[in-house]
Amino acid sequence: MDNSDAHMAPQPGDCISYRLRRTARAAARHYDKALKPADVRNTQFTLLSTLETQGEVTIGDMAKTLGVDATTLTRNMDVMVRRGLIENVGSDDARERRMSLTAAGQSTFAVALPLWQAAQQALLSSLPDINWPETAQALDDIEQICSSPG
Amino acid sequence: MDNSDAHMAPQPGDCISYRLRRTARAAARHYDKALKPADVRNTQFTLLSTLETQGEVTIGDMAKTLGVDATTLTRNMDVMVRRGLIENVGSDDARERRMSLTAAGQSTFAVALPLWQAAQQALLSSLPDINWPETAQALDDIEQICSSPG
DNA sequence: TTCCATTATCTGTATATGCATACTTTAACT
DNA sequence: AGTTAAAGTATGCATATACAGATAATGGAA
Repeated sequence: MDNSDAHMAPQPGDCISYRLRRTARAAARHYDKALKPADVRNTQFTLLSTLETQGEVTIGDMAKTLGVDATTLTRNMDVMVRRGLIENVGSDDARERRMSLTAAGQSTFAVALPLWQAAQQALLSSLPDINWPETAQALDDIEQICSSPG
Repeated sequence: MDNSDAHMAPQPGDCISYRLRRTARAAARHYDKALKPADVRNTQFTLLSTLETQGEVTIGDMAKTLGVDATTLTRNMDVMVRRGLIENVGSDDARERRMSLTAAGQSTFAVALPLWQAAQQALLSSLPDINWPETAQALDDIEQICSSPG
């Protein structure tokens, strides 16, 4: 009875959460290193690129878009606001914060983009062509299952 | 020119780091919910199961094993020590901390294990058979590339 | 219009993560 | 033995993450 035996009890070392976190950490370190000259982290780059694409977005909508808890995004945004890269542009509805890139945020994104592209390309070119698209699909599947009400 | 075009410039939304972190977060939430009755998180379960398997291990060795920075593990271990689940059993070499499960840690692991198994199985049974082993391999590949000296 | 449920966000608390740097002990070299 | 280099952890600092519960503003019902 070895690992190929489907009846084998799952071993903690095979924990899907552990494997994902571990790989995510390694990838984060990789991108953080690449993005260092722009003085942004991979998480922050995601925020900049989302706003670059979407324009004005509320915290709540953005949280849904990014699959992150709104309370997390609240504080991640605070960091960006403090750094002058993102600002609250106001709204009719006084409850919500409509966020947008500042001029400095746009500049920073412009500096970061090619750095990100290089990091992404370096990774993709080292992976077999077929590998990543299929993996990305599997990740979506996993997220879907994990996030289902059950 | 659509997404199937290999010459298309990479889009930030396809960032490998982002996709991995996002899925890892969802998985972490899934396992944390399942492990709640044992009052441990997925990250902590990993520590318990590692020590259950390995016996006494130093912080440094364990950090290498788990692919995490040693300074991170130092503090994650502090939490477990404070909670009485893991202890420093001492060593000839006064520099190192040899860590081991306490009796309480073993009990907690025993409670957590079936909870984890259920969460793991729930996920695996919803994924196509072929899907996870291939994905796990791809994750290993990605980590390998990200962690290579270049 | 007043009351209430809903929506959007924030705060308190706790953990996880890593880089730069400091500290302590050991080992190695002279 | 004395000096120094290396190894193993720890600390300071900053960010990321989420749950529980609090707050504020909106919209609808009576």
